This record gives sequence, structure tokens and C-alpha cells, in this order.
Amino acid sequence: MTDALDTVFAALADPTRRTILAMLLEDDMAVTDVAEPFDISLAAISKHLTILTRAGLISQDKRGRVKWCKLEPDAMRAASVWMQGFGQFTPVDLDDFEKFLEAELGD
Amino acid sequence: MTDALDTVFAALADPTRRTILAMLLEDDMAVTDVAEPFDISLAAISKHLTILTRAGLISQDKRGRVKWCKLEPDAMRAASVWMQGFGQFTPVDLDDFEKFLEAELGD
DNA sequence: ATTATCGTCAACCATTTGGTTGAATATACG
DNA sequence: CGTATATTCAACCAAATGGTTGACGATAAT
Repeated sequence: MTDALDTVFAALADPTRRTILAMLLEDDMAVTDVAEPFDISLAAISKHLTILTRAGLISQDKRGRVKWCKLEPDAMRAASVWMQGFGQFTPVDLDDFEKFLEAELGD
Repeated sequence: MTDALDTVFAALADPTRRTILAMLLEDDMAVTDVAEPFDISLAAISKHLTILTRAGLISQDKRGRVKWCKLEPDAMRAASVWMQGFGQFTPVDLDDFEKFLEAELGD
């Protein structure tokens, strides 16, 4: 009885994982490159990626010895719709969102 | 350095808490009445309500010996905007959402 | 063939989470 | 006053979470 919303919201609750998703918004990335900006072990990043994959938020495609991570934003749709049912939030200003992302990615 | 998004998404990751929010969409409720449909102890519900309060998703107003719980949907705005940055999801069909809620509330 | 790189696995650890029960604190009722 | 109701607190427990390290299986490079 564990809902898809459970795993999506739980995946989004961790700041490392949200940052990873924001990174993947710019481009597909190999696991090692995803890990590079973080101060935690590669194994820890690997676990985060597994959680994101199980939530459907990313997909992983192994080509040769490198595994490419790709954002799958559709997995957010149900959760997004659920939340919007609680209020009509201001329409998304994508410029604002980009500024927000730049701040969060710290560059 | 624990983000507001952390606590909001974490609060939403639990199905009991999401159901409580959906219940509060219809009306403000006392703690005991919130607990009634669930098969867990009142103390457990009290903890869930504390988590929702700390996330800002509800407020609690004690009048006499009863504590009224009120939905605070504005707390979802930042999280909703964050998610929408990942894709332009279909505009919310409120009729669909109500059907969904009825199903989730099981009545 | 050897060595280096990519990524996961397994075992472990500390902390958090979601639940329990029983006692405690208010407030309301008769 | 004494009792019932509403809610939280405290102590406890099992399971999940996020992290570590070291070994391991692939694949690529020299």
C-alpha cells in the first residue's frame, strides 16, 4: 500500500537529492560527475541515485563503464497535481526559478 | 542549514499526514476528530500534527481544552514552485482532484 | 597483460522515524 | 468537589535513513 507519492515526496525531502535533480536539469551526467561537487562518498551518491531512480525521478543508462543519469520530470506530475489541489499557487515564473536554481547550485 | 523544503517534503512523504491534510481541506478539526478514522493511537496522531505544524502546513489553535487544526496551504507554495520548475505540468483540473481526494479518503 | 577508472555491494554505525503504552496536565461537566 | 474528556509527555522499541569504509566486478587505457 505504499503510494507513489510516498516515494516521490520522500526522495524530494533530501537536499542532496534536490540539488542532484537541479544539476540534471542542465544536462545528463555520469555518476562520478554527479558526485564531484559533494563532500560525501561516491557510494553515498550512488545510494541517492538509487532512491531517485526508484521514485522514477531519474533514469540510469549504462554505456560502457559509465552510467548516465537522466532527469525524468514526469515523475513529479502526480505530486505536483496533488499539491496544487490545496491552493491555486501563483503561476510559475521561470525566470525566478532559474535565479533560485543558480542560488541553490551556488554558482 | 535545514531548508524549509526539507521539512515540507518530508511532512508530505507520509500517507497518514497527506490524508490528514486532505481531511482539513474540508473543514477545521479537533485533534480527537482528526484521529478518529485512523487505526493508530492518539499520541501518534498528535506527533503527526506536530510535524505538520513545524512544516507550516497546518496551524493549531487551542480554545478551551480542544485544539483546532487548520490547513495552511500557503506553506506548499515554495515546494510547488520548485517542482513546477522541472516541467510545465498540466493545469489542475479541480474536479479531477476532488474525485481523487474522495478516493483517497475512502468515502 | 597490467593497471586505472567507474560504479556497486556488504557490513557497519549513529540518528531519525513512526509507532506503542502509561502517566501527567488542562479544561469542562454534574 | 470529583469525574470525564482532550491532548501531550516520557520512555521505550523496531525499522528506516544517510553516512562510512573496504572489497569487488566490469570496462577502458597503456
